[in-house]
Amino acid sequence: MDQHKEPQAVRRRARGVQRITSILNAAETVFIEMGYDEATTNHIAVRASISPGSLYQFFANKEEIVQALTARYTEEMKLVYGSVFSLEAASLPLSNWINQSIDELVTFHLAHPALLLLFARNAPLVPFSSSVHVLHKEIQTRVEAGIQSRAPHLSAAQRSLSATISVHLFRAILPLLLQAQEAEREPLLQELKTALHRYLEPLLG
Amino acid sequence: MDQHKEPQAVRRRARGVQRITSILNAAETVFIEMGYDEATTNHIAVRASISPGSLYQFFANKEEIVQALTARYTEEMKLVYGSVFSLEAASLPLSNWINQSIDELVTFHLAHPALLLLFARNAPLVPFSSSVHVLHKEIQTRVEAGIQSRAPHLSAAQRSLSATISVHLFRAILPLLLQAQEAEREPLLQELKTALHRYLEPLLG
Amino acid sequence: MDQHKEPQAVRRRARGVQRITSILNAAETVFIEMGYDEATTNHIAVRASISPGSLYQFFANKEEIVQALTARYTEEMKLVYGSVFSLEAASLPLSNWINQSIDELVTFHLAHPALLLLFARNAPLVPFSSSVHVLHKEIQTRVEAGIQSRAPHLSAAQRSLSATISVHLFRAILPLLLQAQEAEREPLLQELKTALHRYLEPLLG
Amino acid sequence: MDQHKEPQAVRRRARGVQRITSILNAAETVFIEMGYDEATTNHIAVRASISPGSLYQFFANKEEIVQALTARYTEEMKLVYGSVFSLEAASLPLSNWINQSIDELVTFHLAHPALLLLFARNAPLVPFSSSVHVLHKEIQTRVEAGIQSRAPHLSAAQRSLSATISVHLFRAILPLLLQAQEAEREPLLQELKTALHRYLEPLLG
DNA sequence: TATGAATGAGTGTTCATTCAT
DNA sequence: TATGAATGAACACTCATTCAT
Repeated sequence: MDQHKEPQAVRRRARGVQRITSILNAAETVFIEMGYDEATTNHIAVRASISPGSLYQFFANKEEIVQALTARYTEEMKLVYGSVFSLEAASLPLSNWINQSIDELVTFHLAHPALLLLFARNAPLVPFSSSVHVLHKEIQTRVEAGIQSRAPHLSAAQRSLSATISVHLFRAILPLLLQAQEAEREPLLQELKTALHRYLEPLLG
Repeated sequence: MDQHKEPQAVRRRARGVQRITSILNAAETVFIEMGYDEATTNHIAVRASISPGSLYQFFANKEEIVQALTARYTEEMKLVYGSVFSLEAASLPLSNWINQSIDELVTFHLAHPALLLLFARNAPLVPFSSSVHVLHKEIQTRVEAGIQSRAPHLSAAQRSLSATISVHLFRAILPLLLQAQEAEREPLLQELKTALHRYLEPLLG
Repeated sequence: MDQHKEPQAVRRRARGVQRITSILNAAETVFIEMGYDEATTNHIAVRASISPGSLYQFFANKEEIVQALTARYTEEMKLVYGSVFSLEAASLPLSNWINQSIDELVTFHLAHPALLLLFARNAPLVPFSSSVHVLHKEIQTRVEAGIQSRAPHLSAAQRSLSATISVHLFRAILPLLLQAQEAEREPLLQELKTALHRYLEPLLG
Repeated sequence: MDQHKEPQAVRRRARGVQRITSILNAAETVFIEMGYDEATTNHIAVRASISPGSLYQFFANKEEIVQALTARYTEEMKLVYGSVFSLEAASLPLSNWINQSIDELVTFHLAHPALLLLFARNAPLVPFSSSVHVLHKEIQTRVEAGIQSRAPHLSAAQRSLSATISVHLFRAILPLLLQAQEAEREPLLQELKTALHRYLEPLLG
């Protein structure tokens, strides 16, 4: 009996993980389709093919869904970081670092358009709400690390400032990139890279 | 009798203007305090010390309040434009143009923090909603004009791109400036100016 | 001084009567245009070119307007009665009595379509609300008189019953007559007269 | 497990049907007690001992409640039609047809007084609003059929006219019947039958 | 007396959340 | 554990009526 219970629990948990995944997928879709405010928890439940009651078995409230979705994005994004930001990133020439980072981040957002929506959902006079903040901080940290490895002499304050400017410039242009027509995207992307390069070159070049 | 009626009407209209002003002020305050979604029309009415019915005598719905508030900001901001952007702006050295423009815009937003909130209230995958869009376009146009007067040889496309990057960089850093402590504000402000300068110098210098 | 006050009071009252008339006209128009429920007191005031406050100087509430309008209809209708129902009516052959009465009532309603609206506005399980009831009773009384003069031997109960049936049949067909196309009106009108004739003939013929 | 799920769903649906029934009953009661306009959806919800939210789970808006109530009346009334109007109706002597039809319809309305209220809820210069119109049309059609079977030679126009007069006469007297004292009801009912008989006899006799 | 801005209780409706089954 | 019917506080907005001017 004992030896049967564990697999059952595992199976249960596995089913739970599946459930959570499908709720998160549903939320993602619904958020994109109707925006955050219009998206009701029932919409999400219907999309996930579960009952509203079940949804609340996994998430205590609507906010927690957002948090979990953001957390998932953060996890997925770490794979992106892994390839460029962290290991090889330090040894890349500045241009390559910028270009590849931007390309990867844009690709990621293109694949996960709801993430932008979550960033926009903030209390407007606070930079970011807690859950999105973590993701933002993560990127900021990576950028700071990339700066430090290229310009170790920079003060922590200057490093932070430079990373802040860089990250926010990216985040400011991102919505334009995502909603731009195919043809308009490339020039804008180039200009973003140029701007970042001009800004960082005097510091890191 | 006749000569009394007109002043009365004037007085009435004056009171109407006052009322509108006080509703707009109330909305501004309430929006800042609780965000756009939480701010109910009744909250605004209470803050303006009027009844909900009175509020609807001046604004047909919640959206119109936002529109009127934005319009008011646009009007007020034109005074700022007047001093720097338009007349003398073309003859100013690049650094001065950037510094003064940024300073004035930041001062304006510091004085009207709700404006930022209105910018944030957009459908997140569309750049700006109609009423705020007008204000944004206005600034973009001024910046493009400033660029053109300094670099007439630039293509329209490049001009537009440069203005877009500049304006969005500013708008991205603005929330940080507004919520920064006194002490942190100045360095960030400087860095923003530096970034804009580095970006625009190769084009306009 | 004393001898001046009276004409002034008269003038005042005259103006008051005019005011009341114009409010009633406005109400009539507005009721027809938008129905009773949609017609707000402010709509009526605007149509009468007065302020809502002034309207309430003459009528304590919306209901009183309806009552006054009905009273006016009652007055006007008495002129119609006067010509046919009362004096000569008794000596008219049954057919003529029916035909002329119906014709006059239909003409009256055609000229005052709002009256129908007022009849319809009743609590549905009570035959008529007070003010309209008076008008209805008036007609019923006339019809009873017409019956009595033609069949004096009938019991009061039978007389009342016959008048009730007659009047209600008329009132039931009336809306159809008013909204019928020109071409459809005549046959329907004929059939109504026929029905009344068949009903009353055995009693009065 | 599978064999248990279905009964559960059935039970659920049964509860839903019960709920709808009880809402409709509540609406019926509230409409009678306070009239259609005064009857708020929350009043109805309270009367049905449910929350306003629950009410809206079954009916999208107030109008739908009315429509459902009318539909219910229409359904129930078809049972009445079944016995007299349709099958045997054609072979019944005129008097019997009239008497039985009237009796059944009056009995029905006596049992469902709110139906009258729904008939009264019309735009006053239009005969009937959509949902009630169906019910009215149904009756009109039956009457026309009854006329045709008795007088096949009549033109369609005359048939329609006769049915219209008959049905409207009934509908005109109905409110009086419903609110009459026990004692007054019978004579009035008799007189209505008499009137219909006198009207139809020359055509169908 | 006339005005019309002001009132505020009340409306139909929504939706995040709960809980009996 | 899953269900989905049920909840009820809250919302944007209306309009008959009042009252300071």
